[in-house]
Amino acid sequence: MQKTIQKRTLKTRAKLLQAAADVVQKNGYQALRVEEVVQAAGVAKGTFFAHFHDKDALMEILIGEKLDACLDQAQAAEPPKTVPQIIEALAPVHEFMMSERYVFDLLIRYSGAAAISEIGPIAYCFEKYFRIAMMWLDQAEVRQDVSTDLLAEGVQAFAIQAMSLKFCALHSATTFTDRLETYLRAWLTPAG
Amino acid sequence: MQKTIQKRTLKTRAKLLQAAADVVQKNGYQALRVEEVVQAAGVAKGTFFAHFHDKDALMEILIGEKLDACLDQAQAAEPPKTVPQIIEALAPVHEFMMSERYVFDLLIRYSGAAAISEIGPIAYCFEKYFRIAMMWLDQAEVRQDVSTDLLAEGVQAFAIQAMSLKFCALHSATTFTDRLETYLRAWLTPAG
DNA sequence: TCTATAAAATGACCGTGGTCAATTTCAGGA
DNA sequence: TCCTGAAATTGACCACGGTCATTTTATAGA
Repeated sequence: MQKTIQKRTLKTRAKLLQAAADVVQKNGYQALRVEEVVQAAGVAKGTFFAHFHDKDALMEILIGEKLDACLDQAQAAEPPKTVPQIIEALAPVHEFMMSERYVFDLLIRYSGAAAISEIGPIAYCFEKYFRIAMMWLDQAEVRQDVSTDLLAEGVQAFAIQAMSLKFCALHSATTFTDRLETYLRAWLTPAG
Repeated sequence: MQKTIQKRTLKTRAKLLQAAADVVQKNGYQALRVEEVVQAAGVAKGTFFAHFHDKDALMEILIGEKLDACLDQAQAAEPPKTVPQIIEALAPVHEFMMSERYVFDLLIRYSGAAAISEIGPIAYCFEKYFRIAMMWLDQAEVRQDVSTDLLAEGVQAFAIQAMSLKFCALHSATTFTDRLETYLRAWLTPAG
């Protein structure tokens, strides 16, 4: 029972990822076709599925990478203390999450790990989002009657709700930022 | 410019819907194949797409119908006053929404109307959920510092968050009901 | 009743994601 | 350097959702 991984494996994988990134760059995530990726990478279709379980798995990697970078960017800034500051700090993250309907749907679909042993890149990012929010809330001017964990989960829930409504024609009168601010004020600083 | 609708149109549509319901009854929503539905209905595949824009449109109708019935059931009961009562009253609704991963994903995807002119059955149900929650909260023992609208939106957001986490192996330690209760207590009755 | 025309139904066909038996390539030992 | 078994790659093939030119059927008017 050997399981040597040959060098060309990594090379092929890198070629596929690069080709996929190029394709996305051109037409966005929604329009990506596996056929286009393998042609750009110069490999057969079967090779693609030897490297990624399915198209979604590739998307998870591509989107997860970008989202992770956005989270790093948010984390690098000065920890926000107030609701508007929190929203501003998370702006790049939310912006990317809402950049395409397809991206948002995929993020939601993979936000939870189906099995403990296989936390995908997106589930990892949601954990990271949660941890960052918790860290901030620990030091922010917010209610103290419930745990920071709970507050952070709520921030995530309201952010998703606000993003959902952004894609909805019925509720497009209010902007995403305004809506999220209303939510978070009521959630983080009640009776104020 | 006539647009007479022939009787057989309604008949064919009814046959398709009945066949689809039967197929779902047997294997659930996820496993439904258009081919299977048209065979059961005794029509050609093209006919299916003359009646429904795509497979999702049929699913919207089937799932929307069931969800609407659940909402009616919830509405028929005595208006709940407290958090546990609210959760109990909504139990059949949430149960159906979580009955299949596929159902939950589709509900989320169609929860918002893409265009004002075309509110689908599922977007309609989400509106209905919101209205019912608002009606209850108007008379319930909850915080009064923010509008009932906002409270109802929050209930929806937290319910979705709790349902999401139910499908996630990382957070399966806590049950859906317990988690939602924690959320709603903190949201509806802060500092209590 | 017959005819014209719009509505409805048909099924061969296509695009795209995904599979798998067959083939090629790699790495290590004789 | 050659041989051998495992790893990697290939591309013909399949499944399934969705399209559309063609055919069939219903209905209104002569």
